[in-house]
Amino acid sequence: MMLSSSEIESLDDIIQRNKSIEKGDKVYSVGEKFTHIYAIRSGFLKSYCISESGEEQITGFHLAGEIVGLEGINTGVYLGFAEALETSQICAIPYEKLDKLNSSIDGLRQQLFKIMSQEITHNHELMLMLNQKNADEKIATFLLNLSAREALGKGLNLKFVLPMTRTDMANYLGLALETVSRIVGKLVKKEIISIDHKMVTIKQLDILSELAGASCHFSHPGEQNKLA
Amino acid sequence: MMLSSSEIESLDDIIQRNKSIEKGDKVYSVGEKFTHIYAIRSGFLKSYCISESGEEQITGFHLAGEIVGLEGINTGVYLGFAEALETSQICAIPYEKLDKLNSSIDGLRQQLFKIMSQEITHNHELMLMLNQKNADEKIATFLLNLSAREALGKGLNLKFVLPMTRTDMANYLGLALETVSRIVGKLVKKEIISIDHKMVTIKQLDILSELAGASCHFSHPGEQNKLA
DNA sequence: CGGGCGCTTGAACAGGGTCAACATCCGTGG
DNA sequence: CCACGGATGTTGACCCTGTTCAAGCGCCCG
Repeated sequence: MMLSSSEIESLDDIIQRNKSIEKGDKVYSVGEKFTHIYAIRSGFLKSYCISESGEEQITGFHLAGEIVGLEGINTGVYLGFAEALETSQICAIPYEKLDKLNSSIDGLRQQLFKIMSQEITHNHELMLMLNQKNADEKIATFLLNLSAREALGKGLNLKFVLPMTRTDMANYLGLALETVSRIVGKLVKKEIISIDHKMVTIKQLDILSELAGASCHFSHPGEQNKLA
Repeated sequence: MMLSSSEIESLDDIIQRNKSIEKGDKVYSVGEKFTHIYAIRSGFLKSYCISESGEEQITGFHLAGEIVGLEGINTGVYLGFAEALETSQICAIPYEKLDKLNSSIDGLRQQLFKIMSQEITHNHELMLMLNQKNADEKIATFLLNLSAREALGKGLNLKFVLPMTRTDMANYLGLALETVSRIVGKLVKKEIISIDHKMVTIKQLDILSELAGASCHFSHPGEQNKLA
């Protein structure tokens, strides 16, 4: 699923390459006019929204190769925040131009449809996790998922970075932060994983996979949808 | 957000109008080659997937005006099932042709992007609900959401149909079916709603809204995205 | 140095799950 | 027309998982 070189040239004309943002910086905020979608070149972002009662709900963690901002297409307004968890490089892609370009670049449009479809699928897997898994399974699933994504489709990284706080993990997984802390502690104590600062090492993949249990997923690994 | 009449004519050429399906019939099944997306003209569907351990996870309920099957775009294979909860009329739209048509019909393409974006947003709201709401809030939110959707963007229906079983509701909301039954019973006993067979009447909207509590939602009501 | 944030750990509590029994509805066939 | 069986829904009692509350530790950075 590659773009032709002429397609890439057209892309070059419109995207704003490698804008750098620091930890804590926001890519966009809720209520802002929707203008761009953003491809992550390197680093780590979280996206979240704020409920009426002021609580934060993390809707996703995003790393290199992924796209954020798609939820703004519908209303023309960003419906949440995207914020860097560490220094990151992002590409700003003006949706207006992308939309015009779309007609001429079939590959690009198809790619964008695939990315959105992929996000919908991912959300379905998330529902399964939030609804049917207990705390241990959630944590195990989360770690394996992160490991696979940091490996960029090349299987699993047995050693990878956990850039978010326990609070963020808890919020995303629908658990109390104490629960996350306890379970991660338990996994370390059982030597299923080990943690050094933000580095996680999976020491017993089989057991962790066992713990993760059921998943809906049916996606073809290896084939990652990217946009730039 | 209307299509021009020429656009509609082009659509007429490719869609298969008003195919009728009965309760329990499947529109598509997991693993089948992705060929069409489906617009619901009337009736009620549920979509769901099956986890490795064989458990069903309902990923959405869909009624007139909504689209199902989008999650197949990414892999070229349907990743779940869509099944009628009652006799329904659906339009089958061949994605292949729609994709070609896309180039010539800007409005249509934009519409499709909006619909997918809307679905992503909806999933984010769902996460908030599953993660942060307790059982009472989930039920209240679910009822209000259904009421609004059956009213097709014209505010709320105070009287509407609840076509799915308690088991389906429970599965979708991540609760035990006994819990759903208890809470619905409680709402009836407190005369906040009343139920006659499958008909629900909201008798005290203010209290039900209060119960539903926080939501992320930021969507413009009134403006519903449709495709046919 | 000190204060805040992130993280861990313990103890008590409760929301909702599980198990079990029973009621109700409905289609089917005798 | 009624009797049966299966699916659906209700209700009660008990108990477990994960939350809540509370205290304390380590670390970074001003």
